[in-house]
Amino acid sequence: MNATTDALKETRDEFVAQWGAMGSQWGINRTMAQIHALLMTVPEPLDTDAVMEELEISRGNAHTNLKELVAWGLVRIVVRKGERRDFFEAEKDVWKIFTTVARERKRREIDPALGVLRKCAEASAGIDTPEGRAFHEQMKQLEEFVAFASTMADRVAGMKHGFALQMAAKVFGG
Amino acid sequence: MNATTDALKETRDEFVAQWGAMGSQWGINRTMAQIHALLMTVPEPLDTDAVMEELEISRGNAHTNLKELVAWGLVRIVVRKGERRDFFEAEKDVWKIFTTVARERKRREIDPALGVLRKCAEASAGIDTPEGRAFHEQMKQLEEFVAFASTMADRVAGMKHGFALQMAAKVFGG
DNA sequence: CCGAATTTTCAGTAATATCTGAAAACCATG
DNA sequence: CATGGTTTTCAGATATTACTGAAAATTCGG
Repeated sequence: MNATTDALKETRDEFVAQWGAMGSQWGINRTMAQIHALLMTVPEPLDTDAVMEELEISRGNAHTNLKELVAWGLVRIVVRKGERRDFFEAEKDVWKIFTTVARERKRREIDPALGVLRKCAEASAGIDTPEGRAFHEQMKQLEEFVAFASTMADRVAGMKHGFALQMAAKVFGG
Repeated sequence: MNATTDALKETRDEFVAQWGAMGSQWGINRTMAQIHALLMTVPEPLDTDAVMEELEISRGNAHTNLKELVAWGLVRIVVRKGERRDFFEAEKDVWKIFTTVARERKRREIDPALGVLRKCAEASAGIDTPEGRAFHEQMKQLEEFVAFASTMADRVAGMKHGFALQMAAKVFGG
């Protein structure tokens, strides 16, 4: 354990901690974000015990959050011949991470919102009072916009990284 | 209080409740999202007591979250001549809501993340081991991507709605 | 400057989300 | 089919976040 290794450890800890804090400011739980940060910055897959040790968390916690990361598609289980336990490896390509998160958040957040808006727009269609008309109008506006956002999310998530950059340059002149 | 008015009340309550649930799945607190939903779907500005009554929450809670919404730029205080107390009115234009939220989230989430990544990339620049190189490389990749996202967010948030639609149509053929 | 209306703050409480640790289930191997 | 390694589950403990209610501060008309 020399000075160079210590410096790396320290910087990684900093990154893991900050990434965890960011995550929890989002709807993502701290530990999940921390595990993701850790796995992203490590050259080899880790097993559950390594994650537990590095982050000083319990087995149950490590297990739950690793499973959740796998469910999100951000982490893969890798099996090593001769080894009985699972190892975990994070997707490291930033564009893939982005599209995965975009797809997942769309599914979990945008699509349900759209459902609510459609239902409320429909339920308020016939209410012929100033309040009713205002409400219905607002629901329609929101529904239209969220549907648009949904489509955009799909399209962007389906792009290849190079294409996205090209498009951005073309549209924005950057 | 006739049947039509009841139906509206019920549908609005549904919307408020669901929007609150969505918000809390994000990093936004339930009450703040509910107040926003309420104010968006009401034709006239409301005072604090009206919000308290409608959502059955305490004065302190109403106050805190109204202030927070004002800080986000999603709600305005309106003063009525002859009235001493404040009334609150939500921005109703969906595109303006979107750009406001985009700007605010960029400021609160993307920009700090960029700071962390820059710091970690720099701190790891000279660590010449396989682990160190992998870490540094990942930090650089993330930094580059987040910087790109930051620029995109600014550009999109600066667009007019019509222009955004036009652009989307052009790029995606929708 | 007084008093009423209103806003703001915040200590204490309540609600929610997360984590632990240990037991149970699982599973490959001899 | 018994054993030991490993994963999975989950009830209870802990930590975090949000809310209440009441007191304090502010504002304004007179």
